[in-house]
Amino acid sequence: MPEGPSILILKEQLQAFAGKKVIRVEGNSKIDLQKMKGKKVLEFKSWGKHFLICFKGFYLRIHLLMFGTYRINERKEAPARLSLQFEKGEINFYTCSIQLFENDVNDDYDWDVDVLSEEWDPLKAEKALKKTKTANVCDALLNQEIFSGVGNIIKNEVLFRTKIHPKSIIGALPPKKLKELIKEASNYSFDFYEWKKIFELKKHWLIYKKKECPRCKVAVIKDHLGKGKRLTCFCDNCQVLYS
DNA sequence: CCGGTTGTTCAGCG
DNA sequence: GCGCTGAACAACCG
Repeated sequence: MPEGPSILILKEQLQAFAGKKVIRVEGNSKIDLQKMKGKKVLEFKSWGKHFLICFKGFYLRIHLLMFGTYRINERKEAPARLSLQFEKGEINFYTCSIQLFENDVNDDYDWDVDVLSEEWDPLKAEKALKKTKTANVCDALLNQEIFSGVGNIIKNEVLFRTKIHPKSIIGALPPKKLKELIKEASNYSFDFYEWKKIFELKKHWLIYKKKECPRCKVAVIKDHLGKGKRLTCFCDNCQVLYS
């Protein structure tokens, strides 16, 4: 379910509960659930794929990983990992990772690394990339410390849009191409976000899980590339290999 | 119905 | 102590 844009949508869907008091907490999470009881949600935040629920003096980090789901004002059959209930409604999270931190959330996060943040800093990404010269572009895009929020779908679409072959080496990209890659990582994430909101995400995929290249009609290559061996779809004809 | 997957962490090894 | 790799986790879709 979750790349960064999906988490931004979740945050928006929960705005009705911002500033509201939690009256009941349930769930099979191992954290101290009753810590939230009677406390007011100060705000919901997101950092890439991290969803953050901020309370006075502590915050929860929820990561949906690959299979996590949530329901707002409804429940699934399966037991919730965390259920926060308010006077008017509830939010339920399933099969996700939940951690509690007693820190100031602003001390823990660099918001300018999040490609969907208003504080997103492309120059910072450029500096970080220059330190990982030998990395494959397909790995670099999934590096959450550089492109927080970018997931596997965004990776594939960004590489196709910028006509960069996934096996390209970061250090071999011409400066202009590197800047383009960085810009598109954020730009496509916002497109993803808009399309996801109107349930048109798949309709706009150009390369991910496609059979042929929309540009040259050659068969799309599918391979499990990079450190995480993640599904990578690309056009060998249109995407240039810089190595 | 089996295989694959919008992700991350951690153990184990060299 | 490091970097790398593969396993583990888990639920839904096609």
